[in-house]
Amino acid sequence: MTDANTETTEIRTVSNFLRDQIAEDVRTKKFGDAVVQTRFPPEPNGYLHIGHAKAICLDFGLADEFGGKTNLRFDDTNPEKEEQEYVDSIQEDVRWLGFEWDKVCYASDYFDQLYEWAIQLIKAGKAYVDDLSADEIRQYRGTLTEPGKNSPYRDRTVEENLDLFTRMKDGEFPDGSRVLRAKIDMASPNLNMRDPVMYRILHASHHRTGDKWCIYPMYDYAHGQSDSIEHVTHSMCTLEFADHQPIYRWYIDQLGIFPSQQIEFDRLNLTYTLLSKRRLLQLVQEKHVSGWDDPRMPTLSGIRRRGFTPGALRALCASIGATRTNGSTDIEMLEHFQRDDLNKKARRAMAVLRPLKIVIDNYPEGQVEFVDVQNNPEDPAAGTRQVPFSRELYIEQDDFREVPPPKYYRLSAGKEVRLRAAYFVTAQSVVKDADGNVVEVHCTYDPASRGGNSPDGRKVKSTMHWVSAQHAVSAEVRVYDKLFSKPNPNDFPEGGSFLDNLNPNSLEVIADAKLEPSLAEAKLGAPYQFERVGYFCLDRDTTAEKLVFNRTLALKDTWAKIEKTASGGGAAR
RNA sequence: UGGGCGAUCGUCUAAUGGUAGGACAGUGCCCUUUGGAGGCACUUGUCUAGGUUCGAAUCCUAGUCGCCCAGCCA
Repeated sequence: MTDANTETTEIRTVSNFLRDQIAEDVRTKKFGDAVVQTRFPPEPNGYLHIGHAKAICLDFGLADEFGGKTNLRFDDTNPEKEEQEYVDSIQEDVRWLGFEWDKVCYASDYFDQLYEWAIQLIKAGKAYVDDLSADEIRQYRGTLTEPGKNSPYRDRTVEENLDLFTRMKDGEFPDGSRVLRAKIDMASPNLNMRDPVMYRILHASHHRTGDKWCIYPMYDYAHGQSDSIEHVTHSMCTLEFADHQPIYRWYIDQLGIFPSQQIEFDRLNLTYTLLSKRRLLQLVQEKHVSGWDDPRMPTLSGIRRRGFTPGALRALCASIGATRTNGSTDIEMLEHFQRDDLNKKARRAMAVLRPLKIVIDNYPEGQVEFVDVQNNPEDPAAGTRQVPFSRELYIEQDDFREVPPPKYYRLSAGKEVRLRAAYFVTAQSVVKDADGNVVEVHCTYDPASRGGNSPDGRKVKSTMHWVSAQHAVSAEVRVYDKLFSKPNPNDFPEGGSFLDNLNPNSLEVIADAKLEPSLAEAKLGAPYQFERVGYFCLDRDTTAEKLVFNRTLALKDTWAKIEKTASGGGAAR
């Protein structure tokens, strides 16, 4: 873990079967004196998302626990989909999460070795060149319930296979005309063992090897051997690869190379969240979001821009652990760890999203005083700041009701409340517009209550945030909600699409929020808590003329819950 | 209907033959210069049916339900 990303958040780690397995292997010296070696093997064909964060935490975290090492390996065996842009973003994301790899590796680093091993397998009579078309191969493969049948080219001589494979490599044949296959068992109940394709012809330029190759190894032929070359002891991957373990082992056994061990765990699923590269890509391409780093996206770049933190992600991953059961983690769990992390670190500030002007009639016109406010009550070391107070202020529209509903503690006609760190004020009268909306509230203040306490000891039910009107800085604030309105975005009726589950209110732009002056100095990447409102961060769209903030997460809102229950909306979920 | 994997509070997850525990969510109370944070309490669970055992979430048998696999993708 890098020092720069060391978090204060205490991470509670749950025991899991992967950790147990590694501990057992270390104890029994399954790999001799070799150190625990893992790898995180993304294909550089897209952006990393929260699901990858789990794999990263497991791959790097577990190796770290056992004093081992982790390689970042790009599984770049399909030149048609892969790009340098993605390898760059993946490295940035892994580092952001707080991990540092031992080595950066590429499956393409091993293309020569893989080729030699293919020759070796051909010579051993374990691989052959097949002239069947893709369609024919599919037909010969059989089905889930019926065995496949042998290709007519299966029994070519070693010499012929060697000749053909060499010429495949030399570019003599067009794409799709031939493949190299492992000779295993066309009747195997495991489809992956029915003579899997090892190499296909692809006259495509590779982002690293350029035009050196026109044949490329398949995942199954490359992955285990890449692990083996790197002496990976524990190769952790998701459950859908369990059926590939026999082929993973077969190549290693036939080649007699370092016996890396594959172990599968469950993929992360989150409610209200889609973690499928294909669909995420569709959201970007069809412009349902602004891009891969749209703050509503579950990509690491998206949630980073949104203001989520590595500490929260790591705490979540530690808490959910790893099992072999497939379920769906409640998004509330992520939000909990996120609030927990931010609560300890975020500097507080006062900001009014939907301003309502209040005028303190008995406060001297033109007077300005500065009140001392704590920067973070959770962390006294964060110190205090001076916030200007004056006769005209903004408060949140939600914080005033002419006629208060039951249990409403905030400002209402005749009611006294505290303005945070400033004074007690009492609402006296309202000014309304032609439509009858309250546009201004006139109050009186108690000059003896400076700092927020009355010498006579009287209490108020509510403390509210505020911003001095003449000192306020304006900002655009982007308020995000869930991208999807269903717990399972893939739950849609026939004929429908996951797009039908898009939440139409996932983004609300507040054009002119009023912030306390100190926020003009907000820094990119720093978390802020707008008191009583939520956690926010500066967005990179900010310019010299305009501040733009993203709402990372709202604060828990007990009043909203009370109100919802009272309005007959029932309990909040 | 072939093969593989799995099933514990609403959700996630511990318990490795010996008191079913934690976290999230929910509810109530306390506290609070954020209706935030914090504290306390409460509620809810071993898929089913048999069996082994002094004792079973754990082992055995049979069922049920769920997920994955028929790319020259990874």
